[in-house]
Amino acid sequence: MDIDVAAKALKELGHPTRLTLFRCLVKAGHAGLPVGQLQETLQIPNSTLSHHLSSLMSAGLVKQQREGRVLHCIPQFECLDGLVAFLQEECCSDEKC
Amino acid sequence: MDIDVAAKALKELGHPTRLTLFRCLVKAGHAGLPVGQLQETLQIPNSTLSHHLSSLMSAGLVKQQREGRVLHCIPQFECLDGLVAFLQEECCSDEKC
DNA sequence: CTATTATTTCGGTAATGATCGAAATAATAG
DNA sequence: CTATTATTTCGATCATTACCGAAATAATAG
Repeated sequence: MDIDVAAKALKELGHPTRLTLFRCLVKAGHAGLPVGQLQETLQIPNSTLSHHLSSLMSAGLVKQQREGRVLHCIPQFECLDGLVAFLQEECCSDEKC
Repeated sequence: MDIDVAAKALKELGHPTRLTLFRCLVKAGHAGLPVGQLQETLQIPNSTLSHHLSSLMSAGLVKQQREGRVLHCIPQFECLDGLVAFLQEECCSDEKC
């Protein structure tokens, strides 16, 4: 993973609401969650939620898939894995790890 | 690691300059690097560098230790480890991991 | 003490981000 | 088609962050 790509993902995860949001999706598994359900859980205005979702999508951490009237938000595990791998490489260049 | 603490660390790492900076420190190992050497490497004004270092310190990712005229910046591996663990827990709540 | 080196704080501007209500779009049911 | 539900875009405001030159502080050598 490129350092700028990693920085972008870290930045977007680096907001309490978005991190909570992303965690909800990850906990939900590969099916993800509809936007509406996220809104119920997080209790924030839809416009704000939509804004945060866009941020996560711009970093490739989330994708959306429409099924009828419902739009599912799906966490991108490969992206998260890549990020963790990036951070671990940083860490493990040192003798300690 | 608390979600707000994690978000804070992610946020501060989520800037290309700061991520590069932190990576330099991690690669340097437990002794870290003096501010002056970081400045030479990164080629940015000292005031800007100082600003970014403060950010990293505010998240507990870096600490400073003075030795005479030189101030060493030391990466906090425990903090990085905690962050990685946090992200992995998120990931591994799913059957895939 | 003075000079030198190392690093930070100050002060300001420009850019980006967060927030949310209201209006707009998308999809389907009837 | 109209009504309903789901979600996004618009528009505007407020807060935060990024940046950097210049002045200030810290530490030591001579």
